[in-house]
Amino acid sequence: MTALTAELGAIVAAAFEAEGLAGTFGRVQLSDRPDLAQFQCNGALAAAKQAKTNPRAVAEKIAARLKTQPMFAKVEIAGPGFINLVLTDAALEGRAAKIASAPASPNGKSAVIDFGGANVAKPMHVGHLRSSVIGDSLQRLFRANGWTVTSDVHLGDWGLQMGQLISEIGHRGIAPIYFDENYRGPYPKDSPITMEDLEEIYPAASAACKAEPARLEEARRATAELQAGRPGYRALWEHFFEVSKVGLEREWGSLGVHFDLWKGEASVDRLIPALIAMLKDKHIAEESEGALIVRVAEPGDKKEMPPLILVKSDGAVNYATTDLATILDRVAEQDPDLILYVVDQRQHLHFEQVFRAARKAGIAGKAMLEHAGFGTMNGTDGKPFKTRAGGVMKLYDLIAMTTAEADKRLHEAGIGADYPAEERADIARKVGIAALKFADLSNFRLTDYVFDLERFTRFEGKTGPYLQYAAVRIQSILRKAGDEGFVAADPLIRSDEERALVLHLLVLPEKLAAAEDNRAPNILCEYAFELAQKFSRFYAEHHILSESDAGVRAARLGLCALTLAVLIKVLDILGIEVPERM
RNA sequence: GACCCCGUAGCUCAGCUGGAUAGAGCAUCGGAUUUCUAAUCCGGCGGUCGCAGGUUCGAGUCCUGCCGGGGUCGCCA
Repeated sequence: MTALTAELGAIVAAAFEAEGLAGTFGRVQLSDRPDLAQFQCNGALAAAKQAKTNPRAVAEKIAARLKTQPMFAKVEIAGPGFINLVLTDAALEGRAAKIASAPASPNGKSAVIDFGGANVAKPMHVGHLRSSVIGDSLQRLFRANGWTVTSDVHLGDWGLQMGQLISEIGHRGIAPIYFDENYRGPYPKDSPITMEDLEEIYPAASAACKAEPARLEEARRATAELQAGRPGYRALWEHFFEVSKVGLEREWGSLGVHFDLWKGEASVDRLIPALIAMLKDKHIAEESEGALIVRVAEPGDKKEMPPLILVKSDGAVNYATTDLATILDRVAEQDPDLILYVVDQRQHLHFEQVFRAARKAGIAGKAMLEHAGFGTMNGTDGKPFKTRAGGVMKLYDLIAMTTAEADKRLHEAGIGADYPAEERADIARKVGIAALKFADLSNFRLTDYVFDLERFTRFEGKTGPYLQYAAVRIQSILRKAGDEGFVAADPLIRSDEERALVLHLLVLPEKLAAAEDNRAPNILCEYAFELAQKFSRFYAEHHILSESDAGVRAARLGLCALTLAVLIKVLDILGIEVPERM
């Protein structure tokens, strides 16, 4: 489905060219003044500026040519030289029917999207919510727009926290066999520690390292030994990974987030020696203060650019190194056009360093490297979201809390009182997740936002539940229409409400493109909300099932079906499910 | 100290590569219902776009400086 503005833009561009002006002036956009027009072209102003003539005169010439096109109901010049365009209802109707049925045709481009970023052995917390929700939405969006996407969870499983865990377990004497240097294996198949153990051990280990420098030193040594391949530590690490994965899959599963690859820092470990050798050979890497570094500062830099630390003075690598190796891995495996990192904005400098090093080393292939950062989720006090006790809230608890709130709302509204308990629970879950995701996605990525459960779960206003409700109502109408044996036909425009709704439906491709260009799902949130509003307006003004004229009824049913299809498509890109009924 | 992000209505936030009268939700005030799910719809109220300069025919948007909030700055991720 080509965007309508692109179709119009081509026509207007031809008009400019016919006047001996550059076609690029013909760009058409949605009107800023919906009361005056549907679309507009501002090119006459720019063209006149360049040609040093009167913008209105240029606009007049273009408009005269456009008026010969039968698709325009109105071509007007306004203000200093805006060309306002209104399409005929027939032109709108003719394009409407096709909008939802258009499948994504492959665009020949591929992307690796790196998000999730949970750590092995640490429970997911609210900080992982944004990466998961935004990243998942972007992978759905890119796929919907024809990209070949490979999503990778990129687990944090190779850094200091692994050494901290190992040394803590060593201290506790839980599994001595893994620490026996004379033991030659094999190691037990079953993990000596459970997920619950890990949730307790990691904070303890982390605290110990903070309190005692000697413990930190020990953890560093264990990290370096793990990375050097000490068998007992590797075996222990395998257990950490497997045990953690079960828990992480469960949590992402409840959010409806899936990854194509469950790789992590450790999975590129094998590539690191060659990477380092290559960087040394090319004299990109150099020794400094006992560490091996890559200088990434460039002459024009406005800010200080610290070097990237490839190998720490204790011999261990850190995540800059694994990130570089991961680029190598992705180029070898997927050779993508784009690698997109959906990671907290606070890591922006890190990515800049990695990207520069990758460019210097020439390892990124044809891939554009891009960091799509995001801001933090704050509490109502404006500070990073915490539990009442002041601790970090686990994602699991956050989801449980949201689901419970959704359930409460449903109960208060008397919804589903007569539904089976199982269905009610399913609705509460979907509504809770929708509330959470929509709230997160409807803010622009980079801005921080305030978590307000009460507000997010409301059915009124710009919320996930409102959108679900709108979709459910349409489903209800279509179900009843089916019961009555009514059939749908292509939509017709017979009123302002219908015209506004059809026009909005037609604008979907523009919004999908804009959301992709800006890596900004909030554009789709806005679109979906406006769609639901425009539908509600239409719905309030027109009867559908009780309409006696079968033709009108069929056209309105068609408009309902089309709206539903688009709404569901957009909600799906946002990762929001619509219940059958609610 | 340097750099990055943010500062728009009472509150929470949009505003795409500068364009016509700065938008939405909530709150508030008023109206619509023998509902195809009113969990809805319609209307009113509400803003010196942090401040001061600059570029431009035109600036919330671009540039400079300042103020305020958050963040980052060589061996954590």
